[in-house]
Amino acid sequence: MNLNTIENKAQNTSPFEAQAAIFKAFTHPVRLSILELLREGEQCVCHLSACLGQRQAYISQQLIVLRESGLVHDRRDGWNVYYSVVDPLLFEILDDVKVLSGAEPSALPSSPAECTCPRCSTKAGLTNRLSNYRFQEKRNDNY
Amino acid sequence: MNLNTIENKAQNTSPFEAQAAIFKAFTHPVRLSILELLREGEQCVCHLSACLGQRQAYISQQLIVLRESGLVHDRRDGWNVYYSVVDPLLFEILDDVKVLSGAEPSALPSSPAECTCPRCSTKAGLTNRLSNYRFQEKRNDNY
DNA sequence: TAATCATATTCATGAACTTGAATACGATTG
DNA sequence: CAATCGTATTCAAGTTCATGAATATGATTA
Repeated sequence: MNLNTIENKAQNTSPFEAQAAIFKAFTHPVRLSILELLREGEQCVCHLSACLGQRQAYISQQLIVLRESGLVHDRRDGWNVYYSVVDPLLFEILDDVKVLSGAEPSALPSSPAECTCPRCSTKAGLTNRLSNYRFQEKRNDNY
Repeated sequence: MNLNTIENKAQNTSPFEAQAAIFKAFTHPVRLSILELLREGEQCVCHLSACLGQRQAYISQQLIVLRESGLVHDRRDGWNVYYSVVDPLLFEILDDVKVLSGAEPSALPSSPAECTCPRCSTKAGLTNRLSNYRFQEKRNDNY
């Protein structure tokens, strides 16, 4: 069985190609951190953006990669779009790779203590919303 | 917790970076097919080269990626170098991704019916060795 | 319908990966 | 030691990925 015929290369029909495509979606630290946050269930983009300290556009880019790979799907509810994993089997893969990478189980990246997401923090009212966002923008401009 | 500080980017200290590095080793169809062949135990480079119909140098390149990622290790025995997986947990990851990719279980890439590897095929004597190799070289020159 | 909010997309540049070709290396044999 | 065998490495050109900046889209509200 020749797995690298010209036909297979062109049409992407090899099962290994499909599997490699899935693995590619995992090869980015920000995407992995997004998936970790999705362990707790579906999350809106602004929540992910606030928790990870990354611009919304950047998070959206990474979410597009995850969505096009078929690992997550989105659901709109009013203003917000909520993302969640399609198959929880994904988390077993993350767990296994965590073992292979030698990460101690206690180093599991838990969700941040305080989420500045406008919709998720009921305590912080409208007064904090704009200021929080401007702080995010300012910090990320250093990159 | 900012997972993308400049320090972490430079020093590659984020746990997600380490996990992403492991995933990168999986993002190649030829490397995945090599790992499938390693399910049956350690294999020499010439066996992998013959089974996959790829040049030895090319297989070596992919094996280097797998070795540097820590997924496989090599053992020399005379002329041959045998590769095997470090942790069988790797195969569970492959199995899970196979499910996510929608591959039917019967489509498991079994080892080829006939291996033209000089050392593995006891039937084919020295008479077939050179001719087999020249056929390999010729066919791969088309790429 | 205009303004606002959350999210998505496009674009461009630099970095990283791919992969064939050529060649080097190290163990073995005579 | 010289030849041979299996394996590893280097190199270079082409391709893909990463990611910040700017802007577009689509739902909602006034």
